[in-house]
Amino acid sequence: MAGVAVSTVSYVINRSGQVSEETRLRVNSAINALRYEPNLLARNLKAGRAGSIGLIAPDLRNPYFAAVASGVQDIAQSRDMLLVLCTTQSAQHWENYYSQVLRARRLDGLLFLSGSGMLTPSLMELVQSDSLVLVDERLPGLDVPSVVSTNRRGARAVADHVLSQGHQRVGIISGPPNLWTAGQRMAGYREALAAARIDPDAVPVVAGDYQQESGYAAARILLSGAPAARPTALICANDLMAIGAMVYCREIGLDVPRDISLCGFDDIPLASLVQPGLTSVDQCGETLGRSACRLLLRLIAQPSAEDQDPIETDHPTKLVIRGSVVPPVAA
Amino acid sequence: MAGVAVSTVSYVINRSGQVSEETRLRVNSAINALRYEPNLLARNLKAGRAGSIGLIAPDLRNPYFAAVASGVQDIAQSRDMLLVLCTTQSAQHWENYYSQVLRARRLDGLLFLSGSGMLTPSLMELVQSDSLVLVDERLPGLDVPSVVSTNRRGARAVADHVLSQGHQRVGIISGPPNLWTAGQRMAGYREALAAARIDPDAVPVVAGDYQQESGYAAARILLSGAPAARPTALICANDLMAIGAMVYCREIGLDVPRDISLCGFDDIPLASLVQPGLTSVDQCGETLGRSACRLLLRLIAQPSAEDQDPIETDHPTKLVIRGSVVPPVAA
DNA sequence: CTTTCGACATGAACCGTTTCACATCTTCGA
DNA sequence: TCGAAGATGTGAAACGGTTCATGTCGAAAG
Repeated sequence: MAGVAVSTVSYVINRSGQVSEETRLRVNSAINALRYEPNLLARNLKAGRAGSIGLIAPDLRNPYFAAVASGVQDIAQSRDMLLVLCTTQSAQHWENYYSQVLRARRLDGLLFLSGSGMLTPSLMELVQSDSLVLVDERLPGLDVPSVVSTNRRGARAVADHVLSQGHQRVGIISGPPNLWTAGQRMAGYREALAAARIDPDAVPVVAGDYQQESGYAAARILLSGAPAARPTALICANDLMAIGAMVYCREIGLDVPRDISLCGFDDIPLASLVQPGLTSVDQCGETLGRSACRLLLRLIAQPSAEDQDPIETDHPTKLVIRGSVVPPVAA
Repeated sequence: MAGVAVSTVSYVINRSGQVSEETRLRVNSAINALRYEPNLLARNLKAGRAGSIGLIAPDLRNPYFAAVASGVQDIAQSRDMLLVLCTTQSAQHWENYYSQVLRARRLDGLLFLSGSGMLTPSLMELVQSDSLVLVDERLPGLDVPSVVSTNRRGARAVADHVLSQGHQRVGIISGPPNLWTAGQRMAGYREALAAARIDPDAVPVVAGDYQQESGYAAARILLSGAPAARPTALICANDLMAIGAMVYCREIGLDVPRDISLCGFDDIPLASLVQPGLTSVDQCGETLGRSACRLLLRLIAQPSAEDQDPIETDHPTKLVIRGSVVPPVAA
């Protein structure tokens, strides 16, 4: 050292306490000479906070999740928070693992994008104690802070649009049944069908897992009937599956949109780049991520209870019309 | 507690030391009763390691970076390492900020994907001391561990392919000049041009920034000449820019590939989904990420010096031929 | 009956900070 | 001349673990 107690150094670094100008200078020059850097690990141990938040999400490759993550990181960055990224491949096993690890590491908060739609045991414990925000997921009984987009309304809008073109025979590729978003979107579709005087229960539905391949497979099933009985439009619960379906349609010689209309959900960047552009619902993952991160940081700042800020916020969705939906040819 | 010293508890948890079966049981049941969880912050402070590594990358929205990140996370996950994600928007300011923060936090290692092509001061300090692995970037003088793909060879291959179709007038949309990858790709293009007896210096080149918009803008410049003098093929240094160029070509009424051929680099998922499929070079970001992470963990395990493992590894690239490149119509 | 040894358990030091409470030294007013 | 009040600096106790060096005890060995 340079002739001074460690506590003094601490005061110099933190600009707190009263330190004379002279010693301050002395300490600072010593710091420079020694290329000293405070050990944040120790600082955090003392402070009892980690200075970082965790993001648990199924998979970065999905552009929607990437968008959310990007929004989260934006806010975290501006608040000097580090972002720990955990991917689960939608496996409960990993969801559980990470919620445990992140708790043990005493992260300040957790953002959770569920891939499985279930709360794992470890997550369950987080619900009460720590700061946890669910993104695009809402639990039936529990009162967990969450940020979601208006999935049902968006689904209703896009389905309305498809039906308004005159399609009578439609097929639905839905999401994983136990995911909240999938349920909401399905509800929106059914609303639209009912409004168009089509019996929702008579419409063929195949569930996918939000991945492109499952869209491909689901399309195969939905289009396996006789051409006359085939749907003239496929309503897909997300863009990736819609694109998978599009690939399948092309493979069997169907022209999109002439022979079959297609719509998606999420409005990932890809949606505007495929040919024809995919009609979709924009839920702006980035905004969602930002908003979720802001909520989380607010919860961290004032540990729960008496804040009257809404604990669940809804984000608007927007119908984005492109070329993939047109009136059916045989109309 | 349940009648035993804290050191004993520590031994129980870590299975080290010699603890009788009886006390072990007693301690364990107390642990369960109290829902005790060791504080990893403290553990890490003592151990002097953080149990996490950092990934500094320009932007998650770019599917190539997302792929790399995904590969990194795969390996980290399997090694019980947490991944701290930092995005820089290619700004030196943030690159510098994060390399400093991550050092102060005593992260175990750092993976760096440069967006600016320069080593910032803080990163410079990391070069010597800590464990740092560069991904798809190589510094001229310095001997920094790095994992790269064979950019030059890949570029050569795709350019060879374009030229072999008979294109005489080509234009190049290159990457940011001070990025290593951009330089390598450019070198590959020039090799191919020379081999096809075209003077590389006579070929129009516009530099973009690897983003889609810049591809759009670059295409506008390259295609601004008289139709007869216009390039019949655009060689783009990455897929995003190629797609931007494709959008521009369509806007001015050019048909891809009939009127103009286009090729990219990276082979992001999008490349196979646009219409026509984009001819590209697969460098498998995920594999790269995995490999980089593995190298980093190896460096962390045995702190440098006498390991004869190669410190720079090259990953092969693969030409992926799709429909976007065909012979010029006027050939 | 003493010594030796191994099996268990423990106290205390340490990791690198922050922060409270106190010690020291001026300086100033009464 | 003395005491009080600032102004500065410091020692030590945390934070929550790990781990070394001991200590204690019973049993086997001499």
